[in-house]
Amino acid sequence: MRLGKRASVILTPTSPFHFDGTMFNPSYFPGPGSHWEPGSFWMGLRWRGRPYGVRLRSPGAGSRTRVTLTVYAQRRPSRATLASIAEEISWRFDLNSMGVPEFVRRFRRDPYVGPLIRRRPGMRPHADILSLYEYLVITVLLQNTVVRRSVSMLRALYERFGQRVEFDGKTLWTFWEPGQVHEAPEEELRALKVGYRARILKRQAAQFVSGEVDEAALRRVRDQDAVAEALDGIYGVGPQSAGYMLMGFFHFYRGTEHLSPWEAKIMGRLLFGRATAPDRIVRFLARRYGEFSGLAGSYIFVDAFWRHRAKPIPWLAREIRL
DNA sequence: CATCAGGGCCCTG
DNA sequence: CAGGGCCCTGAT
Repeated sequence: MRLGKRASVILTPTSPFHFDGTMFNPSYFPGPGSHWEPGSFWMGLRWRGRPYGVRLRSPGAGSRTRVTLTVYAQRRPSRATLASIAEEISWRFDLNSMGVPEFVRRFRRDPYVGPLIRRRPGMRPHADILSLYEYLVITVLLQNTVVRRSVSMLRALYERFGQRVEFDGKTLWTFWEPGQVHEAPEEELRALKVGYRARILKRQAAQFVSGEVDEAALRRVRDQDAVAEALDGIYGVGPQSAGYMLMGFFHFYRGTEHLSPWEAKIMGRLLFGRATAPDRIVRFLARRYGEFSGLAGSYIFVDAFWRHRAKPIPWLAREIRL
């Protein structure tokens, strides 16, 4: 589908805001849903049942707290549509965050995260600009497999259920609605080589279709424990996936008690120079950063991947299994 | 060729 | 609360 018409609006994130640090997370696997280049970001967006193309741009040095949002569609987006997408993008990228600026102020001189904050002041961790349902699908595809296979499962699902959009010289995919997966027979999902996850995807889709999981309602709950409990009620969601969603989608900065072994290995090495038990790292972060422990962990983790991207870190490369 | 573990979670005992 | 099982893939 070709999306040739467009409309733009300026977004104003809370300051400080780091464009590239927010638009691109080098610790995530690259998907065909979005594309980043320094200063620019493109993504396919399924919004209120329709496919759109979205481009975000940093106006350049000197105006780091402003972002130009351009929405592409088949017909020129109305003012109301543009406004609703602008609001949605602001949520998903956490542009209106008050916590991140406070974290930056409080820990700019911290020996551990201070240098990372100064490298990317105002970076927002987030769920790669997906809706709750979409991010949930990603977490399922991550479970109990290697990255390469997660990527191929996602691609297969896009091609079966998603929508390909062309805009601004890019070709990207948008997700599908939970209803589409809900209606598809499980065998059809299995044919896409998602394995036992077919059952999980089906049951989750049903929970969204029935309204048992209500994204809008959950967003209004600004209590981390309450949201965590609700997420735990989604079939196929355990502490790991819930942790990702609490931080990346709901923007709770406190972090959870759960840290997976592979992440702990990396964090331990970064913090203490050697692999360390998950609970020790969790305690360390909690004591030092309190309500911002999750945010601190995210800065530490992502910064290492940025450095790795610039100049490969051999021990880190070994931990990233493709 | 066979075996195994992988960026979890559910279910059972 | 511990541990087996799960789809499939590529590494050994």
